[in-house]
Amino acid sequence: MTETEATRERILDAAEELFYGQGIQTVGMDAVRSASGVTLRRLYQVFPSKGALVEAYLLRRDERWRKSLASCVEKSDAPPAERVLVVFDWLRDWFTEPDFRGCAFVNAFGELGATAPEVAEAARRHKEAFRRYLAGLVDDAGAPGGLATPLALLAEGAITTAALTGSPLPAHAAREAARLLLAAAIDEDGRAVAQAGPPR
Amino acid sequence: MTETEATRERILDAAEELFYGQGIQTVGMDAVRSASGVTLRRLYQVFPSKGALVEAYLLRRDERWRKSLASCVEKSDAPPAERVLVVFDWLRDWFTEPDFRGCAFVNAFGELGATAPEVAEAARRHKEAFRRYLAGLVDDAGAPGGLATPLALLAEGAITTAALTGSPLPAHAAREAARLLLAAAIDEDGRAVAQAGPPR
DNA sequence: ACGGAGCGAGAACGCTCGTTCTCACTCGGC
DNA sequence: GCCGAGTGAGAACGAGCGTTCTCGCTCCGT
Repeated sequence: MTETEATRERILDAAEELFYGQGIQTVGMDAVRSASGVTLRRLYQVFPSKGALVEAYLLRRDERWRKSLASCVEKSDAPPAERVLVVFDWLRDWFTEPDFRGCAFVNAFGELGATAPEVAEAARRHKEAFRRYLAGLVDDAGAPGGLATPLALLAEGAITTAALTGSPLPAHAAREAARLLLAAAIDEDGRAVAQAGPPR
Repeated sequence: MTETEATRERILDAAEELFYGQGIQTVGMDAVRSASGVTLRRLYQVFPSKGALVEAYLLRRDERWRKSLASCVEKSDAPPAERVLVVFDWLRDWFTEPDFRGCAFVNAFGELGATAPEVAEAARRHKEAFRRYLAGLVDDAGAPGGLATPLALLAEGAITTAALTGSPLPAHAAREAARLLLAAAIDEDGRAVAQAGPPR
């Protein structure tokens, strides 16, 4: 049992690096096979089709990504009011990773969202989970819940822009904008912020 | 001369609808051919390769998109201080178009950015042009130039989020956040905003 | 009237992809 | 010791891709 689990991980490791780094359609099953050092038959034994492998790739990446973010925020000793900003610091760190290439889900959606509903659904779920996590932090900070969506938009924009420009600076700009929004919301409390739009 | 120009446009019309709607790799040259009603030989006469067609598609879309935005802002009778916000109204309108599927350049980048440098370059140029346009509006509004980048991030995040969720609401949330940022920047003027990050 | 350049329609080519099959071999239970 | 189930390595298959070629035909200058 742990044997097939190990090969499963090896396959997913290889698939993640290839799919994320080069795009899903660009990478053939044979590339996954040779990168994972597994035989083609075993590959199809564990994942009965490329679609299944793609789904597993996205699922695992979603969990990894969110766990990494959460544990970073948890480890930080920032007061609750500033924990939201730690998210943007974490983004900056992510952006500076050498193989950063934007959001795997946005990329997958652009590539396959129109033809593969499961991919579109996985992307939606990922973004929705992130937004909810952000909403929790906003709530802990005592800020109005309506802030979660604009903060998510800033993060989203930063991810895409960092990918396109190859620079981590968008994380900084997004962080400062987030700080301003939080400050404005807490200062004037419920007033200006009640107009900041419905939860979504 | 105008004859080949007309077929060129017909090809590009078909290519744009297909590439944007389904993704670039998904759409074969044969699909472009039959959608444009042009013979395969003519297609390759006008665009010597699929890569050339993709480049032309992105170039024309960039021009169209920016021209549409600019003419919308120009036509609006909003005072300079609020013209920036018109951008987000225009985004909302775009998001509600029935075949809206996010930013063509972000999608193309996710699909081909890692393997096709021209695509990556086109996406970069498109985003940079948008950011510069926004910077012009920010300047006209008398707001500090450092605002252009966070506003661009909001717009970018709204585009992606609207595509994923299929809802135009992110445009509204981004607009309100932009309004708050502008108000905060103009109120406190150069103070809080000088920290809003370098131009990029 | 005629020769040839250009055209439309689609077959053809070479390649790659996702997936399956072959086949020699290994190895654990009777 | 042996049989059969399962393995590894890779060939094979059918489909689809981007691109080019073939082949009648048309149409224009002389």
